[in-house]
Amino acid sequence: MKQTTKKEKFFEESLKLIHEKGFKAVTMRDIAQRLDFEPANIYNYIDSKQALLELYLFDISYEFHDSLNNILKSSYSPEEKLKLIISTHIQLTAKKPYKMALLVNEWRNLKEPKLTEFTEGKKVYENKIRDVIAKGIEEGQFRSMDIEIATYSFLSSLRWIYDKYTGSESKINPFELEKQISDFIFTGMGK
Amino acid sequence: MKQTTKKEKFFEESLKLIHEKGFKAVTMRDIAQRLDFEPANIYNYIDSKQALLELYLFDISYEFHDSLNNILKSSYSPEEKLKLIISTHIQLTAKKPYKMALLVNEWRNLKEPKLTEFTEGKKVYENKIRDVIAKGIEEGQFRSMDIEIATYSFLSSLRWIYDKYTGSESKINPFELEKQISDFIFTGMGK
DNA sequence: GTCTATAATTCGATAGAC
DNA sequence: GTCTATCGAATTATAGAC
Repeated sequence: MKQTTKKEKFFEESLKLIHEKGFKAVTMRDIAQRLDFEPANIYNYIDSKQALLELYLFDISYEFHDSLNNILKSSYSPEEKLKLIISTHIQLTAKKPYKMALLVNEWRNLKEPKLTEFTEGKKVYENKIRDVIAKGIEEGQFRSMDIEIATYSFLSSLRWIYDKYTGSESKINPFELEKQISDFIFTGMGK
Repeated sequence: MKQTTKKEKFFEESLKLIHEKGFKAVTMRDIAQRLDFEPANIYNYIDSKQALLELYLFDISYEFHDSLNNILKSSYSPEEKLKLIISTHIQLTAKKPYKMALLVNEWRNLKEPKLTEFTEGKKVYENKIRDVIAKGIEEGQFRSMDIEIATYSFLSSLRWIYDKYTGSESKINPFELEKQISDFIFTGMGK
């Protein structure tokens, strides 16, 4: 059986609280209350509120960059690469939905220099996706379209997915979700 | 010529500031500084910081509901209705990008009872879109697919667009954007 | 309407005993 | 590691003179 230490519980519950109320809205007192101890105890686990946010964001951010880089290093075609990106994105989101939610909604609350570090990484990530799409259009695997808008559309199709794995509702099968999203991105809603 | 009163300037600059830094992060001092007067003066124009957020959100929210309802009352087919929704959504976003950004990112900062009022309206809006999609699948205009995921995908394809009209870059032609987004939603990226 | 001054509260973080 | 107590800073909002 998996042991849940008090420290693990702290990071787990803090993450959920930040997702629920937003980073700025959550107070150290909120966190302490949820864990049923005093605010001062929080500083046994983390140096500051900012450090907590940085920890969550750069952890999940690293995983996304890492998995993207592995896909890009392969010899798959652009279309196959995009499908792999969709697949790993959904798998990762299903595994860590709360961190993914923070990645989407809370990165603005980082402070310099971490904020710049993060946004630079974000740009790099998006440009890599953009390059795959551009290559796919060039090679005739995708239809001709505005590359920038295609990139935004592609990314926005994946960005909301955490919502299916936070809430208390029954979680959708990631493989079924992958099929649905993949079909939407490649063939759209029309017949 | 259009007259810009100090009051108009206040609402305009406050809106941009809230978009840039986030509602919780913006202080009354920030707003006063941007407008080059003292924090106390803000209360000549608005009762509280919360009231400011409510004003922006319910203003743009009403416009979206109103235009959606007009489209739904028409005798157009589901596919034509979705195209009109895309069209009016982009037009409205191009006209009021900063309020649209708040609609997407800041509604969580509403307090009860306004928060519930807002989220109920959001649900109603999304369910109406969902019904159009369901009808379109039923009538065979759209391919068979998971209705809930289709609805999320459709909405997420429109949600990021404010980003093209805030920033300082050259604004994209709304009609061109409409064509690109519409093609993505109905035919996807594939050939 | 604009200012100075400040009330009232809240928050992140620390000190220090046990 | 957990507590009590509290500091120091920041914030919304108000009072009241001009």
